[in-house]
Amino acid sequence: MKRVDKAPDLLAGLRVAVAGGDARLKIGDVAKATGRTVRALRLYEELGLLLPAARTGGGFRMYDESAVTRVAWIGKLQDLGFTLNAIQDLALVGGGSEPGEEAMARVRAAFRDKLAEVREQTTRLQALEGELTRSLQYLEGCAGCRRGPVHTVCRACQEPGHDEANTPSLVGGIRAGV
Amino acid sequence: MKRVDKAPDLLAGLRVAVAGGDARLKIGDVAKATGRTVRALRLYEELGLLLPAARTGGGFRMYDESAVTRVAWIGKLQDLGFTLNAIQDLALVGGGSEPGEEAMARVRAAFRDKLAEVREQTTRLQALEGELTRSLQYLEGCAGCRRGPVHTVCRACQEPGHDEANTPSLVGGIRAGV
DNA sequence: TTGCTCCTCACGTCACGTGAGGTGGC
DNA sequence: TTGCTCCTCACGTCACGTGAGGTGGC
Repeated sequence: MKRVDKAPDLLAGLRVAVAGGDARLKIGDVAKATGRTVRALRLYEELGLLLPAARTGGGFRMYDESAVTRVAWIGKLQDLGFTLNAIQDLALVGGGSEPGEEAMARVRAAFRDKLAEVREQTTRLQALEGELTRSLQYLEGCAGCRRGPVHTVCRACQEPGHDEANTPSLVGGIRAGV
Repeated sequence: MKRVDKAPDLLAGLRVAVAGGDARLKIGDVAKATGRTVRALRLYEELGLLLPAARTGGGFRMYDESAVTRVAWIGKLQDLGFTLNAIQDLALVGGGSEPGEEAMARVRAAFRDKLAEVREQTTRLQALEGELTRSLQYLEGCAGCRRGPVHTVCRACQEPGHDEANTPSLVGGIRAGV
């Protein structure tokens, strides 16, 4: 990771960190900038994921702008399905004396596994999206059920095309098992 | 929901429930058939989502096959992002004296909102999938970092194309903030 | 009788949410 | 001084996991 003068916004925090930082953000500022709660940021600190650059005499946490980059990074990994503990492992990659090759191999393995999971999840979500769409279409036809409560009216449903064989499982399941 | 003689496998449990059921599955059988743990099934019962058809004299829960359908339904809704409490609301749709039209309107609204959320989530996941792919490509180029620990070696990275401006944020974030 | 499954508490985990009671900083 | 934000406990929530200690069923 070579140092250069130009860098995209997402990495702006890095140069600040390297340069020492000025630490003028309070925890509420970071919360607002990242969409997290103050509580969440304090949890990240407890887990060693986000350290304030300094504390005031009164104990107030003071952050520099790299904190915003860091939290965004944490958020992306969370969206990918990494737990905070797993993120700890990734964050510690540069810390020890482990050879760079092995450290990077660990990161690669974690990313590769996650990529496969994400692809599976996307496939499953798209299938479920289809089921949702079909269920909504089916439910449009239920508009005539205004004669009484579901448990009597639905059992006597006369709607064309609404026999059990055509009921989407997201709708039909409402009746199964209880 | 008209009753017919032919029905797809997913709805087979419905007919069993309507016919009275024979309740010959123990909780471990249902767990195996659905991929859930016994603990999870007992939790669903506590929440009123999955009631055993009967109990043996010794207190063993006995289920009929509709339980498998029910659990699959719960699972799909969970995959869509519904909480168990939200699923309770959907499951109770047929229970009260609420007019069918209003009950179905509630289900439609819940499904419509969820459909929008699922589409957003798919979009976000696909963007993150792209970032993961780019990060993996970048990390392929780190194979030469075998001379020492990351915190010294990576700072002096000479790999062509590995300046900060080209570092994917999933990789670069490892260094920001701590 | 052995072995496996089941039973009911009940505490642990994960990523926070939500007060309680008090203090810092402009 | 007022009002807002911050501080540290510490318990609550959600969807289970994980024993502890005991019993049912083939």
